This record gives sequence, C-alpha cells and structure tokens, in this order.
Amino acid sequence: MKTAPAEDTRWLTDEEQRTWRAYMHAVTLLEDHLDRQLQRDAGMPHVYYGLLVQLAEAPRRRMRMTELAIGAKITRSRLSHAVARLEKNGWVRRENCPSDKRGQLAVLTDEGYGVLARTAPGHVAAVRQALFDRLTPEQQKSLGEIMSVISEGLQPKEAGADLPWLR
Amino acid sequence: MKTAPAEDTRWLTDEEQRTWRAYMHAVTLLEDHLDRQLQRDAGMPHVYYGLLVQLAEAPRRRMRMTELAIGAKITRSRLSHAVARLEKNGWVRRENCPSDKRGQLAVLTDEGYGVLARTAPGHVAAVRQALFDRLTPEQQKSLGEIMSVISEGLQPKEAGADLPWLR
DNA sequence: GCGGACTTGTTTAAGTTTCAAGAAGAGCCT
DNA sequence: AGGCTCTTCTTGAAACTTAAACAAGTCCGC
Repeated sequence: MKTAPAEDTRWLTDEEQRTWRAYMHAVTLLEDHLDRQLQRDAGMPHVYYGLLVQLAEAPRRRMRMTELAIGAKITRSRLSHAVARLEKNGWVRRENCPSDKRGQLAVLTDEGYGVLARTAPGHVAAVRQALFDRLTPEQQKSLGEIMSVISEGLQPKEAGADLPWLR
Repeated sequence: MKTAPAEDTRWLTDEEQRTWRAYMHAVTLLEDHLDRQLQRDAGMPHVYYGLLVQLAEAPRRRMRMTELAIGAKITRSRLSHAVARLEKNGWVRRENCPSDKRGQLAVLTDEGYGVLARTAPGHVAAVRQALFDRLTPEQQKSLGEIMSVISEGLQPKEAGADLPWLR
C-alpha cells in the first residue's frame, strides 16, 4: 500500500479522463466480444487462438515455449497451462528441444492447423466488423502508431542497455 | 465451429495486420502493467479498483448492482463474485434496495474510500507514465475518438430500436 | 572441471472469470 | 387474483490466470 506523496498529484483532466474511460470500455468490450466469438466458433479463448496463429506462422510450425510466451506477451506459467489444454484438444504437441535439454517445442498439429483454417475467416470478419470497418484510414494509421508507442514503453527493456549491473 | 464461406475472405492487409498486433500487444501489456501495479499497491486487480472508483463517484457512494455492472462493462455474475470479495475486505457493503426487493446496493465503506484515497495518486501516475506521457495532444484526441467509436459499435444496442419483436 | 548464478519449463494452490441454472420479486395482461 | 414473462441477483462448478516455488540444465569464471 502506497501513500500519496503530499498533495501534488497531477490528476487527469476531464478530457484525459474521457479518453481513458473510452479506452477501457472499448478494450474490455472488444476483448469480450472476440473471446465469445472464438469460444463459440473455435472452442477456445482469444489468447489460445493467438498461440495457434503464432505457431502456424513459425518455421516448421513449432516454437520454443519461451519464444512463444514472449511473442504472445504472456508468462511462461500461463503458457504451460495453455499448451497443456491445447494438447488435450490435440491441436498442439510437445517435443523435446534437440539443442537444449531443458527446452520444449510446442508444435502445431495438423488438426490444430485445420481448426485455424476453418475458423480464421470468421475471426477476421469479427475483427473487421468491430474495428477496421468503423475507422477512417487516418484513424487506422493513428491507432497503429499510438499502440506501437505504448507497447515500446511497456516492453521489458533490452537487458544491458540501461541496467548498470557492472560498468 | 464455423466453416469458411468459400474463399472470399477479406484477409487483413499487412498494414492492418501490423496495426492489429500493435493493438493487442499494447493492450495486454498495459492491462498487465496496471494489474500488477494495483495488486501491489492496493491489493486488488484493476477491475475491482474500477468498481470502487465508480462507487466513490456515485451519489451517496452507492449503486445498484446492475448499474454498477453496466458501468464497468462486466456481467452481473462477475460483479456478484467481485463484490463478495470486496465485502470480505471490508471495502464494500451490501444493502437492500428500498424500492425493489430484488435489488441490492453496493455501498463503498469508509475503509474502501480510504484505500482509494491512498492509492489513487499512484495509479494515476502509472496511467500517465504508460499512456498520456507518451502521446502527443493530437494522438490523445485521436485515441479518444477511436475508442469511442469502437465502444459504441459494440455496446449492446438500445432495446426496441432494431428488435422487431412485435410490430 | 567445479561451483555459483541464471534459464527453462512445470507444478501447486489461491484467486478470478465464465457459464448455466435457479430463487425471488416485479410487471403486465385478462 | 391468477398466470405468464421478464428482471435482478446469486450460486456452484469448470475453466482460466497468477504467484511462488522447484527440478533440471546451461553458462561462465575461476
């Protein structure tokens, strides 16, 4: 529990507050919407679907667990659970990493690929309908820039660059 | 499980794809960031914090469950569980609604208000640092407009307007 | 090569969210 | 009033996420 510094907090202006609330509302509504769409049509939540997509695009349809976790911006623990579930569905398989005995590879099965192939069109349609179809080209461009800035700001920084751990 | 319509899917262009991924990454990173910040400093996840905020701003610091759920964009079920937890913490109390015997009021306790007062500055700072401080004024404006458009598109529409249930 | 420090991935338990079902009251029509 | 439908809120179980701890393997300097 942190205490207020004194009384010098810079609160959000009305304008900022409106923006922040619009952001939170849009984000939760959209995530719920897509989660339900995918749960209904593909039998899995949005995050899990994203994992399959990443695997499908990877060379030989396989990836190291850690890579996959980083790509999806989730913890390794969460990924472990998720892959366990996807494995139970027969959509992903685990393999040992040849070069590192600790390592595991998550491999997209043909069945997993099939699910993706069947459900991707519906998902893209949902994203279009909820997002792109409602924005002007300028807004789309702006959205991309804004979100990139935010990501970069929050991304765990490259090690070494600003960690004076020895120097 | 839905099947592809034929082969007429309008896939995302590269540009759209970049935008969409930037969006997802930014959103998950930001939500994780704020969740951790609040879990650490206030002992609750972001959504729960938002509930307290809404109550604090409501007349007499109380709201009907359904109102609160709608305001926070969550299901009544989720809210029930959440309030149960907040009640256990002593930050919220339930009261019967005088005008509707089915109804319940969620009431922010003084303790709950205290937590908010102590932790709000830190939270605002986190939001500023992750979001507003990184955007130009034009980007902030644009973000607000974009998110409003998305919200409106996903908001469960007013009943009657397009439900020809009798007519 | 040894030993200590870091990485990789999993596990357990606790916390949160979803889903389906249901109890209880309100509203309305006749 | 009675009966029907809709709304309000809760519940319990299953699914999912988080946090902390751990086994096993790698890396690196000595």
